[in-house]
Amino acid sequence: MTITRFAPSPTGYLHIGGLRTALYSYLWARKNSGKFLLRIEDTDQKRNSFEAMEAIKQVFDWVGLEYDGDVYYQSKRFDLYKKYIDQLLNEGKAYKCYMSKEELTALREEQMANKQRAKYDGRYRDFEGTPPQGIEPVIRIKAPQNTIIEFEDGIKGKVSFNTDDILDDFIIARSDGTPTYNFVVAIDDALMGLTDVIRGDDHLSNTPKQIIVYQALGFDIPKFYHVPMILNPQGKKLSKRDGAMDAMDYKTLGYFPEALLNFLVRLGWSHGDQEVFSMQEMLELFDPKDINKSASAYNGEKLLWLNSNYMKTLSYERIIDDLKDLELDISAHPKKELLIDSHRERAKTLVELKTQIESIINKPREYDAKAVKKFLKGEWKEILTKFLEILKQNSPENSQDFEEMTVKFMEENDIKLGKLAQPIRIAITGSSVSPSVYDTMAIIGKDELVSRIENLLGTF
RNA sequence: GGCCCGUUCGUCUAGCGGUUAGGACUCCGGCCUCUCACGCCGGCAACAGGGGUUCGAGUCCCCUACGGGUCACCA
Repeated sequence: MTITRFAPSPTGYLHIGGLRTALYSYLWARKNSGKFLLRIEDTDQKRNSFEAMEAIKQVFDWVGLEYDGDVYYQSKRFDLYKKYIDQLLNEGKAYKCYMSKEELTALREEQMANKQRAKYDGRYRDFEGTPPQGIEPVIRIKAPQNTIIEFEDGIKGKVSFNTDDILDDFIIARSDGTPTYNFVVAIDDALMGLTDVIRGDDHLSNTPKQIIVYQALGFDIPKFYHVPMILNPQGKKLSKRDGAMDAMDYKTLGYFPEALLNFLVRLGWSHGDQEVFSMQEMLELFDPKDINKSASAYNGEKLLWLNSNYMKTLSYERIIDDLKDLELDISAHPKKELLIDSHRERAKTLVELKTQIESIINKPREYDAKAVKKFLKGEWKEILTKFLEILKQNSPENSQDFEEMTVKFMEENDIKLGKLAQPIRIAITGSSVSPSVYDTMAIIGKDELVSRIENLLGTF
């Protein structure tokens, strides 16, 4: 069975890079009817993992990612790690190192000064004598020396390191007894039964360390997939300056979770020429082997385009619900479906949709000066007054009624639509931009239309 | 600096030894049209550079350049 995991360290919010690796892990597990687990890397007690946990849950909930079983907290598993530390100690695969922090720093500085790689010198590796007094030792693992560590990465292909180049007897437990990252990750991944570890490629160089732990403990080594980073539009490292980092911000900005996920899955992964993927299609088609080797730049335009695509196809219920989250409730509006249909092709985000809808359902607070200057000229007043009279004599209900009435009026008076439509549009919205006038007239209804036309006539 | 990874239009990408190097976003034209959009049609635009291997290289190998990651008693 395929078992994957998402293992964030609690930093406060879930950023889009994290969401993407979570998505990849999720898709791969679900596609293979496996399990997708969530583990919180909170061995560093200083951080508040509660808020971070809530943030992650909030995002998962919004986009619809579900993890299996309970959340694993590393902070609750210290006894377990202790057991393995003792085991390695007893087997002679790890040892106590009595070098103080100061000594270690001094050694490192000396090595740096000589332009050498900072590296523990192994002085306690085979220490037999009496340990110095007053020093709480750290535990170091006996790492293999001058050995090639090689593994087949599911994305990068064969990756190999020489142990002498990259590591020393690294610390697996601090002097206060708490275990360190590379040690606990290996243990947890093994104990949780991970078959496929999908993570950011910033972890690529941690992998040999973890492999050493797997080997020392006799665990099976999972398949690794190191996914490249997401860069900002300039091709540099993504930072807060580049806008929305927190996945949850996208909700506030009016994006659909479908669009965000679609955008993220396509960033670094593809399936031929296909651009739009439903969750169902992602589940059918996703395979981590198709993930690109190189980093990809964030492209907000494409996200917008994707979002506008979903805007065109999502159900009324969905859009009405999502608008409620943006504090616009049109669920009781008699023409709510027309309201959505007449705007969905004009709005790229829910925020835009909200603004546009409000510009119809609310009376204009002011009239756009440019529109007034451009369209309220010539005989507009006479035409509009005449139209108002006709309007009062009729009882149009829907767009078609309004259209028929208007067309008839234009024919009888030999007026072109342009002369009439723009003043009406200004009367309704205060601007010269809106959906079809017939739709907007139908949305607000006859009485409101009369009132708005009278307002315009009274203002100029 | 050591080690590791990467490099196809501005961006996301297809390509898996023989292609007029394809698609998408953006941008620019045109059509549609009551405005704005949508839609449709068309256009601009790429194999980092240099050596090999091969009848033939975007595809395989090497070097260079340029990016990125990582080198903690952080994760």
